[in-house]
Amino acid sequence: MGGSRLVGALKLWYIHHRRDLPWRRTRDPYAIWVSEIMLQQTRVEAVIPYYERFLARFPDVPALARASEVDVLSAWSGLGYYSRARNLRRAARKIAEAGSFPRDFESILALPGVGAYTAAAVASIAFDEPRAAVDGNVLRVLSRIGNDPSDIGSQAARARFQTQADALIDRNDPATFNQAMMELGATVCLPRAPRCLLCPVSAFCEARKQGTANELPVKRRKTATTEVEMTLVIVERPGRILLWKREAAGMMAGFWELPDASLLPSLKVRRPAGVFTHTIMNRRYRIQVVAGRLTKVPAGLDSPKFQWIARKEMSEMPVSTIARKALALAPPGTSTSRVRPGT
DNA sequence: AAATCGGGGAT
DNA sequence: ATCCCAGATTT
Repeated sequence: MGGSRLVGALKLWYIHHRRDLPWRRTRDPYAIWVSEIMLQQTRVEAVIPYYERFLARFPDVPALARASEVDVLSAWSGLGYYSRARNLRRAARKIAEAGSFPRDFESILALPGVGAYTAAAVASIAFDEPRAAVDGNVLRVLSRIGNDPSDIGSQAARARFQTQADALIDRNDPATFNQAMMELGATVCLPRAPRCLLCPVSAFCEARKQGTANELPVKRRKTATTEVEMTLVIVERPGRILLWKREAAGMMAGFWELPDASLLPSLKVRRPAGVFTHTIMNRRYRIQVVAGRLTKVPAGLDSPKFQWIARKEMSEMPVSTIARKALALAPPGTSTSRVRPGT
């Protein structure tokens, strides 16, 4: 099917047009693995600063393996999908115990938080194993090249695309092939307005020929979003703010949050601090922020999940993005509670 | 197969 | 306002 000519054109294009990304300057499997986990459902520009800070703080597997979960989550705070951070640390401990980094697709796949895509990416980029890494970019590129209207969400279609990509892969240089396919999807074969005039493989693209590139890939719609309203309260003692900690299991487990007004019956609102919206998956939060004080200690405030936290400490703690956004609306000293600790 | 898990940038 | 991003895991 002219695969080798397509691959040749793709590779030549990639050599000249690839972005200079931090994880492309190393062949350290650990660093490549960390980058791939961070890049799951996350844009390159968002990952770069996190990647550099994370590698500086946890430079190798042993450093990550001996870190506490709170430290790892703190380094991940704001990046989203926090189970990635927990699994990354768990996997590092497994690797440290095993004594060496796993060197083939199957062993890498066995690590927590690593699926077919990530295992293929690490195995090919770090160890030259010819295994196609099929991500959202590659699904889009392949669906267009073949003018394939399959729903890319379906399992059967995924399997077919994986087979296609494995057949197409350059066995002499799988690392370059995989990254070139993804780079093409990320910078040329774009979701909305593909830049076909700049595409090195447009001559091999059936969708280009049929004029259907804009309609591909086909993807099933997702469910509608629901609205949620909250009023978050900033109660401040000099230099400290009242936060509560999420349960050890469930969404954003162990993260710190601002209290909702419903948690504080004795709240006296001093002044509104602002309003903002935040979307998490299919929920849209409309959040009012108020600064206030407490006239008496509410029941449960002495529970360990409530604590007075200094603003400076928060940079080293897993704090939800909603709480960070809310706090950004209220500069220090906005509100001072008269309740003393332990009373 | 469908739901869930974060957050933000582009359109 | 919607889409979707170098996806994985659970239900």
